Amino acid sequence: MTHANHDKPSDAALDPALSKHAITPVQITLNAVLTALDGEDPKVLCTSNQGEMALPYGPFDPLRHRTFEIGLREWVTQQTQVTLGYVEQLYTFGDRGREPSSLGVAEGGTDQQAAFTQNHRPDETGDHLVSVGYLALAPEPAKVGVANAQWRSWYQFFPWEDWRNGQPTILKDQILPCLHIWCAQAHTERERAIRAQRVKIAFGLEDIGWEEERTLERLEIMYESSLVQEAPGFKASAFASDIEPGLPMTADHRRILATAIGRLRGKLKYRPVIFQIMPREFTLLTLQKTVEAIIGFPMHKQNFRRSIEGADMVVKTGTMSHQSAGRPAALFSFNQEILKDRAAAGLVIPRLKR
Amino acid sequence: MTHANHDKPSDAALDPALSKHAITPVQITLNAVLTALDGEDPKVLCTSNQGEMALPYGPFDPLRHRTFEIGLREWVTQQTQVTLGYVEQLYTFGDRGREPSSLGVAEGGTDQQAAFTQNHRPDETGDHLVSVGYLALAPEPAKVGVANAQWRSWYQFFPWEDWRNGQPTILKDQILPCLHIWCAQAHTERERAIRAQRVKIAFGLEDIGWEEERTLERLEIMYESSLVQEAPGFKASAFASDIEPGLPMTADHRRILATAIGRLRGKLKYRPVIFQIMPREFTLLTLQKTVEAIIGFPMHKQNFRRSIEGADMVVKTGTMSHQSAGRPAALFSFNQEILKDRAAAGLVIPRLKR
DNA sequence: CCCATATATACTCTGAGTGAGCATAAATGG
DNA sequence: CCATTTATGCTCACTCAGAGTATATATGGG
Repeated sequence: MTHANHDKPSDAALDPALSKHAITPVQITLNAVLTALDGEDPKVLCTSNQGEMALPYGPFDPLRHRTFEIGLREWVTQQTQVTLGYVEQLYTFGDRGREPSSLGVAEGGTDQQAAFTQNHRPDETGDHLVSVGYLALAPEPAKVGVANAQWRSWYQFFPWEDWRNGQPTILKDQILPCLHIWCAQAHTERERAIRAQRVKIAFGLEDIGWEEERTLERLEIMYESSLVQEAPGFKASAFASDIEPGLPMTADHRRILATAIGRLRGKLKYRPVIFQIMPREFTLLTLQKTVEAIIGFPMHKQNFRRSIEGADMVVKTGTMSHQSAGRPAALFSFNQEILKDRAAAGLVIPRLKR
Repeated sequence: MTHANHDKPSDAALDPALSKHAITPVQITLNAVLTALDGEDPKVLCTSNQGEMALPYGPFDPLRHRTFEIGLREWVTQQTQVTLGYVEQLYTFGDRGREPSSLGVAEGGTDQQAAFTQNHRPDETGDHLVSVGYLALAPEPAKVGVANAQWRSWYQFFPWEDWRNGQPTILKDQILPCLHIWCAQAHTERERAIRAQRVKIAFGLEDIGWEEERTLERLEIMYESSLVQEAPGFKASAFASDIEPGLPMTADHRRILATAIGRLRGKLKYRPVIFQIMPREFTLLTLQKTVEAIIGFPMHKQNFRRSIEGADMVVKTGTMSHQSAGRPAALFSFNQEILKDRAAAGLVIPRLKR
């Protein structure tokens, strides 16, 4: 009586397996990727359950919360004593780890490529679980009030995504060689070509450049090739002993984190989200370092300034920062006016070049 | 026994309202926005229940389908005898019509603006219903095998979104005047400013230009100002008698359609999705007309060709089309190679100018 | 056959913006 | 005073988008 399902007349609750309109209730979990910048590292709030890293998550109870977002905010606050600011829905995973990725299918394109999405894992559980992933941004890594919650750098989970000091060695020395083997191991010629193609695009090989947004594609390839611990065949794989493919996470949480990173990296280019992560006042160098922390590679300093100032994204506060060794830097704050006068407002982020 | 929930040990099913980990099962509905191009009109597959338009939708049954997408494909095929091609998840609505929009919050930006998202409707039902929206594309409006299913133009639901023949009169003559009144009606000065701001950006007034992707923002404003029939206060509103704000749809289906249109319009710019809607062979003019049908405004012909050919998005088939009155046009097909050699591949779509 | 009309396609010109780098200014710590 | 460090101003070449002009090749009707 608390929850009546009266949307369709009443053809539910017959034989779930046969009835055309069978309704199997499902339990919904909300997952939060809460990100803040700590110095020069982008961090994500994690909880550790029995030594294994996880994103904070909790059930969605429609009786208590009108919307996902309200529910999410409440239990994140409860569990971690952190209050969420900017929040954005990422993706809904219908069955853990098996749904073709939003980026994979969505961006891949053609029907022919749908084959990419058919590499599902074997059954793992019988849970009827749906998880809705959220990205949340905070202006600083607030102290968490709970013992098993902690802030951890993105790049502990994704060491191959950090190109700020050049190509990550783990990528060049470990991952790519393994991926080449994986390509060669395909049984058919066709499959071999497909794998090589995917690797080439996802990792920006040859003439294609590294695209920072393709985080999920890269993780999925590493998953399929058993290069990450979460993969079913990891322990049995030939690579297991040689490789340190970043910290693993519970269930598909690393996948959700990858989705979040990719989404944020992409969003920088067309919305002023970056200022959701910045403190009220900042120097242009700090801003640049923050952007670099997120996209994972360095930018040209003068051009960065030019594009930020030229687009009127910031306003001088009039004060100066004397934090650094050299000449003092002017302090800026976000120009709110831009939201009013201009529709889109993103950063200019060039392609990474080797 | 068919469905056991054994994810968390078992702290569920106590008092749902009090238990910290209460789990209220929820029923999941999948909604499909299936789009195809018919001549020069973008169409969406609709079903009519009791005279009211609806998107095809059905329950997700985790017992029968491993993933949302598989479930979606199955019942769409069943209900309409149409087989889906390209499919992409749009957004998950936690509580019908109340969730702040993906675009609204996500793209709005600052915390201060969070006020925008707090204009929720009053309670309507007690359903515990979660709906996952999907966008699907088909290369042509296949015949549907079911009586109450039919293809309808997007612009029957969104007449103000079609600028192909200049600014829609309904926008200029009816909607905008009503929105100005709505702005003026705000109770506080602050609220008045916020409303005016939102209208200005969403509808591209003054120096801001019309941005075709902001479909959802526009619909939401019209919803809040009771300009669409689905709005709770529509009948009571002063506008009800004067305005024809497009065809209404069941529940929040028009909102899902708006999300789909906005997503597709945006996606054209960075992925070659347009070719999912095109037949195998086409002339450049057909391609252009298709793009224009989707974005809703005309483009410069020569520049369009230049950008398409210059980006190597198409290949000449060698044959010619003699369909038209004038000089025969070369036939082209999508250049699949582009998926392999280039990472991103979108169209150049300029801002609409008055 | 010629012409008006319609569409296709080639090419030009201009200005804005990006990528790269040089040059100079203003701090700090010895 | 000097080496070092960071901030900031400015130039130059190049690409590309936006707008328009010019030409080519069909059709259908006198």
